[in-house]
Amino acid sequence: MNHSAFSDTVLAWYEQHGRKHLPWQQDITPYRVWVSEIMLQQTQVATVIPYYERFMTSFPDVHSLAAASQDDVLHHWTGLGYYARGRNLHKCAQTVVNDHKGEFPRSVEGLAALPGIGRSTAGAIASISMGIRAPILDGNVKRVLTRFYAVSGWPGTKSTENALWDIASKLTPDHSHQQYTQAMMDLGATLCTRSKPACGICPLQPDCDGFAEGNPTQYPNSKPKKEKPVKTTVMLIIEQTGKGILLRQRPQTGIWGGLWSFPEVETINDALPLLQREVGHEHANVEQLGSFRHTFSHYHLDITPIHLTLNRLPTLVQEDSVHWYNNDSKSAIGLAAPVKKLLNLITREQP
DNA sequence: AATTCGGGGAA
DNA sequence: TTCCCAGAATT
Repeated sequence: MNHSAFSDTVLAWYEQHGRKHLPWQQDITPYRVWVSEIMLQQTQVATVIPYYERFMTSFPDVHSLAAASQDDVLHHWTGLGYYARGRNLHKCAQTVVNDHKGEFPRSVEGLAALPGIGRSTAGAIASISMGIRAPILDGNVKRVLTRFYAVSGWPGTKSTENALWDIASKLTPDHSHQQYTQAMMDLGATLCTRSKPACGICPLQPDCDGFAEGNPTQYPNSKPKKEKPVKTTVMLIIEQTGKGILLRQRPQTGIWGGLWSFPEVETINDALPLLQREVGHEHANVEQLGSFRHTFSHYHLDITPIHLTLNRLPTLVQEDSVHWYNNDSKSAIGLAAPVKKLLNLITREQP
């Protein structure tokens, strides 16, 4: 099967069976496609849709996004994960407005120079919203190509990734750029799935090396697995009656960068002196909540929450750079998923 | 080249 | 439980 036969087959399949009604496939503009591609990085379509709708309602164009506060942007990102995407998205919007007159660069190189946009995302934006011939190499394309050509080696390694980029570049047709990019992602997402691929109805099956070998799901070769370390933390949910729950903003770099969270100590023992100092008088209460595990991509975090109810300002924090969270002021700030979960738990149990 | 960034859905 | 998803930035 030569290259044009490959793309013709994929394009014909897409015309008949592809998805064409996703939110970001309507009213296609560089801005709308860009936001969708960033949200869809390492995140499934079904998860993204409600976030995308809310985001586009609040920030309908690059100017409104550039003018927003980082807290407001991260508020819309709360629960979506990989918060550097949200920070870079905001930064990128400001760059486009300030340095590019509000228009996205019309080249893969120009796009990839912007914060948060790499080679694959640049290719997707260029091909889908600008009609430029550009390959992409996302999880879907990696799956389709490694199976079709029986490419061994974990795609996380440089040599395998280079080989896949080479294949993807050669297969990209010199016409129908928008449709081809969407078609490859759709084929990977709906037929050539991670487990139980629908080879029986796949248009590429007659020429697929992975299928011919008899075990297509061995591709792409899986990442060598490594034990995830377990870390622990104690989150102090400090509530002052009538005021709210104390949050502090995390540093811009590292886990949950720029989001608001509880003060933490390493162990219960570390908390004891604090607890005695803060609650060693009347009208105070302390309650240890059940521990639970939150898992990141590279480690487990066992969280032990302690709910402290105080009737005066805690001495451990300076009044500046703290945020008092309460149900009335529906704070428009970014929160990590377990923090949001704990806040909902606490604020709901006392109406 | 390897690590760091989340969270949820699927199996 | 484990795996991994429309990856990019950092080290």
